[in-house]
Amino acid sequence: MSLESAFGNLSGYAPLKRVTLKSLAKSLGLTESTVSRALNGYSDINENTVERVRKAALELGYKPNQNARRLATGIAEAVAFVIPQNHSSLAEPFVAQLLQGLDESLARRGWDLLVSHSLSAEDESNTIHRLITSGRVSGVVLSRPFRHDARIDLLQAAKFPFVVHGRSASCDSYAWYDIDNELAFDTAVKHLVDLGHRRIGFIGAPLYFNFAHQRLQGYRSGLKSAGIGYDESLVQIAELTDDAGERAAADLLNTPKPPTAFLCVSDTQAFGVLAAVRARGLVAGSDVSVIGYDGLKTGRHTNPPLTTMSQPLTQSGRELGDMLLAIIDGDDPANHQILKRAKLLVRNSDGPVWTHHQ
Amino acid sequence: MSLESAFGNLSGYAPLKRVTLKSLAKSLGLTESTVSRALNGYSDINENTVERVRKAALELGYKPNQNARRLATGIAEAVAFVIPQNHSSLAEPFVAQLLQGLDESLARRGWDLLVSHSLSAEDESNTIHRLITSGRVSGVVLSRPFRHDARIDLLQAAKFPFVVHGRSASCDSYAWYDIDNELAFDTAVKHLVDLGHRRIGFIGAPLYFNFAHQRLQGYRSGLKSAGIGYDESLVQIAELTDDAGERAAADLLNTPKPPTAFLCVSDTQAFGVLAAVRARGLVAGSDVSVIGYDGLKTGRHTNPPLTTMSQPLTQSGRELGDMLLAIIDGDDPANHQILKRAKLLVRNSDGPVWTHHQ
DNA sequence: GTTGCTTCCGAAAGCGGTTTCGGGATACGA
DNA sequence: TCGTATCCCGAAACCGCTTTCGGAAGCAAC
Repeated sequence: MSLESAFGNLSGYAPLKRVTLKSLAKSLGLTESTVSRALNGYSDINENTVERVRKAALELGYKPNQNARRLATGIAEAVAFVIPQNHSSLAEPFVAQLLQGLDESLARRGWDLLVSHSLSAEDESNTIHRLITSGRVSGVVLSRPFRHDARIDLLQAAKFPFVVHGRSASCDSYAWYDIDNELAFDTAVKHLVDLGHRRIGFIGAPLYFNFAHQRLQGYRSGLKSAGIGYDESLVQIAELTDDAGERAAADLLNTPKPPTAFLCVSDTQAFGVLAAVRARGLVAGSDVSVIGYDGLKTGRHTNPPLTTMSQPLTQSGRELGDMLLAIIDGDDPANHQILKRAKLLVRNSDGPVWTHHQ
Repeated sequence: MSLESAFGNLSGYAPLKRVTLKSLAKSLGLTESTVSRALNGYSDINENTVERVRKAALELGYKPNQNARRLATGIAEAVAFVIPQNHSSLAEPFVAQLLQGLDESLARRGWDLLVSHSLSAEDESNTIHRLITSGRVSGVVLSRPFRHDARIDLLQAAKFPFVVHGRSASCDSYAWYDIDNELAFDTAVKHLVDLGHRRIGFIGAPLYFNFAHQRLQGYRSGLKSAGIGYDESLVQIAELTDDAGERAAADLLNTPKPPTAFLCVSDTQAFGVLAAVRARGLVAGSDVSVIGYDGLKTGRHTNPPLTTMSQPLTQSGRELGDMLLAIIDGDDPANHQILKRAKLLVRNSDGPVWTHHQ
C-alpha cells in the first residue's frame, strides 16, 4: 500500500503528511546524508548542526522508515519468538509472561518483537528457515527445546544469532537460559522425603522435551540420594494438560499400592492431579501430597492451593532479550549461558505422609 | 528442505550465502525484473519461463528479502497487536489466546505479527503514532478500548487500517469485534434472579474501560427487568486482579446486609472473590453464588469450580485478523463489525439462594 | 512488403534510508 | 604566502526488490 492510500491524500483533512529524510533535509538546507549522519551520531558533523537537525526532526515528527533503514543497514532491528507449536502452548500463561519480558528488553532499544507460530512439528524447521533467510529478523528466541532439536542445528549451521529458553542435550556452544531442572526436582523429592514420603509418583512429559528428561533425572537422583529405589510403575508420561494429568494420576491411584505423593512437571498437569485426588475422595495436603511446577498465579486458587516450584518468567524473558541483543552485537554465544534455580513455593497441597497409625 | 539446498554451497561452513534476486536472475540468464514478475504472478511472462523461474527459485532456496520488498511496495506485510499496558495484562491468558488466533489468520497470508507494548498510558498514543509512521506495519489491532479512546481517534484521523477487540463509546465508523457485554451481564443477572437472588453484588472494573461500562449497564438492565432496584452500595469497582477482587468482595461481605451473589467482570477477580468467600467461612455455590467472566480454563480448578461466561478468544483472534486483512485490502471498516454472544458456562460456584428457613 | 497486434522481456527509475569517499573551507605553523 | 592538517559537509553508490514503460520478435492480415 502506498502512503497516499494509507493516509488518504484527499478530502479536507490531510493527516500525517509523511516527513522523510529528504524533506527534512530540504527544510534544513542540508543534504540527506548529512542529516542522516547527524541523527545517527557520527562525529564528523558540527555540534551545532547536530542540534539543529535534532530539533527539526523532533518538531516535524520525523520517523525514519524502518524498512528502508533495515534494507540499507542489513540489520532487521527485530527478533522473533517462535512459539512452541505443541499443544497450542501460546495459550499458556507461560508464554505470555516470557513475551512480556522479551518485549521489555527489546523495547529499550526500539526493536520489534514478532511472534511466529508454525502449524506442524516439521513445519517448525521451515518456519525457522524462512525467518533467517527472509531478513525480517536479526535474531531468534526458541523455547521448549527438544532433547535433540533440529531447529537448533539449523540455527547453528546458519550461524544465525539465537538464544533458547531451556537447552537441548548438547548445549555447549550456544546461548541459553535455563532453570536447573534436575536440581529442582531433586530438591522437590527431598522435600517430600522429609515429609515422610517414600512412594512418590511422577507425572512427566514426553521425553523428547529436554526439560522433561531433566526433570525425570532430578526425580531419580532425589530418590537415589534418599535411598529409595526407582520404581517405574510410579511414573507416568502425560501431555502437558490438566486432563492428561488427571488421567495419569487416576491410573496411579488405581494401583494396588498408590503413591502418597505426586510430583508433576507442570502446574497444569498438577491441576488435573488435584482433581483426580478429589475424585478419589482424598484431600491433597493431608491424604496425599501434590507438587507442581511453574508457579502459575492461578495455583493460588486451586483446591487446595497448589504447592509448586516457580521460575521467574518475566525476568527470564528480559534476560533472554538482553542475551540475544548482546549476541547480535557480536558476543560469543557460549559466554551467555545462565542457569537459575527454581524456588519451592509451598502452599497447601503438600504435607506429611499419612499413616494408618496416626 | 535440506540445509544443503537451503544454503547453497557445500563444504565447511558457508553461512548464509544469500541467494538474491540478482543472483537468481543471473543463473537463469534473465533480468531481475523478469524474475520478479514471474514470481509475483504477472501475466506478461511466458508460462514456460514462469515455470523455469519457479523451479530455480525453489531449488536455490530463494527467499525475497522482506525489507527490500516492503520498501519497494510500501506495504509492510505485518500488523501489530498493541498490548494493553494496563496491569501488565500481557500475562493474562486472555491476550495469549487472542494472539494465537491472530497469528493463525496472518500466517495464512505469510504476514508477520508483531507485538508492541508501551510503558505508560499516554505513551500509548505515541506507540501508535510511531507504529503508523514508521512503516513497519500496515495495520493495527487494539484491544480493551477505553470508553473514549485517544488511540482510536488517532488511527481514524490517520486513516490507518485497524480493528479493535471491543469498542469505544462511538464505534460507528470503524471495525470491531465485540461480545455483547450488556446482554451477557443482563442474562447473568437473570440467571441469578432465577436462582432466587435479589441482592446481587457487582465487582466491576474502572469505567474508563468501555467493557466495564457495558457490563455495568448489563447488570443494571438485568436488575431493572427483574424489578430490582439498583443499589449502589452493592457495586464495587476494582482492578482486574485476584487481590482486588478479594478485597472488594470482603468489603461487600462486611456490610450489614451482604449480597447473596457476586457478579464479576473478570475471572481473575472472581478467583479472589472465591477466596474472600472461603475466608468468611462460606461456601460458594450454596451459601453464596459467584459468577466470573472470561471462561478461563483454570476456572475448572478453583474451589469450587467457577461458573463464568466464556468468549471464544482464539476464534476471535482469527476473525480480527481476517477483518484487518480485508480492511487493508480496501474494505470499508464500517462493514466489519461483529457482535458475538458470551455463553454462560455453569460450573459449581452458583446455586439457589440460601435462606434461613431451609 | 508494409501495417498493426500480441507476446514477452529488458531497461531504468524509484522506495528511503546508510555509508564511503573526496574535497572545499578554515585554521595553523613555517 | 604557502603548505597542510582539521572540520564539515555534499556527492554518489548501494541495499534488494517492484513496477512502469518501451521496444524487439513473431505473426496475422491487407
